[in-house]
Amino acid sequence: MEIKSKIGLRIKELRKDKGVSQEALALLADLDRTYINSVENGKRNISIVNVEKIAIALEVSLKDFFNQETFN
Amino acid sequence: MEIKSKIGLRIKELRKDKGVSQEALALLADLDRTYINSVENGKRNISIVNVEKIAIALEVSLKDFFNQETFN
DNA sequence: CTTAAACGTGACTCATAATCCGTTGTTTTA
DNA sequence: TAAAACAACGGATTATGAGTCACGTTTAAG
Repeated sequence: MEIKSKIGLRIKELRKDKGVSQEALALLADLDRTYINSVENGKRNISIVNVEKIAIALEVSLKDFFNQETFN
Repeated sequence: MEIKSKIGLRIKELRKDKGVSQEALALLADLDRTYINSVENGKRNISIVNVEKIAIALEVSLKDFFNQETFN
């Protein structure tokens, strides 16, 4: 699977854990609603600054964000 | 420190460990030498696809790449 | 000092990341 | 079954990352 999809699935997973909608996450991360959706669906080559913004919004460190078998 | 600099320092660290020049890394990752340089110096908001390309060239997983105190 | 390899930088074009508007589709729940 | 709420999709526009170049600086070796 390509990295864009892996990132998307990871975000969706952490977002569900936190129990928030895409729109709520977008607000927390100060990003666009439709952008979060397309990232989750593996359609975007997200930059590291936005990965960090989303991780902060999801209350996980980048270390924890990537600490998953998928990223091995 | 901002994430762009953290990424840059991490790449430089791993590159030194591997004992290769910026140019050699650029060839391995199929990227431009000056691009690698500007990433290492924290001047670029690199995308996840290029982080992965560089990690592969450095022979580390993304999990290992981010498995450092800096990213906590 | 001279040479060569490696590193650093500013400026530029082009592709695409990201936003903003709305619409459609799919769950969820009253 | 209707109506909220959420998720997916599309087109148009703006912002910015990718990629490259010419040139300058540093470093190490002879």
